[in-house]
Amino acid sequence: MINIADVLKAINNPVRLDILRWLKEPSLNFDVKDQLVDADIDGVCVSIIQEKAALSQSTVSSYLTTLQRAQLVTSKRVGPWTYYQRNEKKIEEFLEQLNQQL
Amino acid sequence: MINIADVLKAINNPVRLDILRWLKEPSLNFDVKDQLVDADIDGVCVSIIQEKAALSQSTVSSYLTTLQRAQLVTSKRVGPWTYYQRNEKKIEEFLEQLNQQL
DNA sequence: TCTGGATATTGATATTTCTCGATATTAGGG
DNA sequence: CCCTAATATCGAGAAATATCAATATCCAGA
Repeated sequence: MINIADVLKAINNPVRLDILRWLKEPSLNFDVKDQLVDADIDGVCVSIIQEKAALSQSTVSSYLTTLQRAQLVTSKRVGPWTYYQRNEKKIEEFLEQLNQQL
Repeated sequence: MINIADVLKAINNPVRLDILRWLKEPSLNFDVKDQLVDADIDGVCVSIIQEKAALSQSTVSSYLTTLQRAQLVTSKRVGPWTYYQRNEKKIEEFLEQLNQQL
């Protein structure tokens, strides 16, 4: 179940919205050459997202937590890294709900 | 042209989102029996929306202005009343953009 | 188990949003 | 021209959000 108000709140910030869009094509939008895992399959780690977002580490980390609470992304911890990727199923669900309800 | 960020900001408020949804079926959602014009054709006046929203007159008036700036509603002045109704074309445009871009 | 790198959390301040009451504006009727 | 009703705008305080630096936590390797 997706909560429309929660999602709207999560994407009502230019950087969080950008991150979500960038994650549509990770290897195109991020500088992932130093990342151990395949960004298009496993997601992108926080520090690489931070570099692109050009905000502080703490801000980007908490933005990602916000996106995750809204179920727009999922995270996977591998060693010291946390890889984030889009939750396409939930995003789709949100869009359907919005199309219906708006 | 619709600005996604502007629209997201406008609907990122529970009451403004409600108003927009109520305006999908004005005569069902509002107490329009005392209104001179047909709510389903010409829209709903501020005081009737205010009654339903249960917020102050000034707040509701400015919410409607916000929705109008985001192009989600249009307004029509008839005598002392301002009737607001949904701008279906722009709402549709926004949803299409969001479906594409999100 | 100590260390360093990656991420998360906390605490603080600046900005934005919410919401109100008060006031201004608009329009029609007497 | 006044009066009154409807709406819009203004100014202000409270609440939420944005954003940072500092600190805490987690993890792998020496």
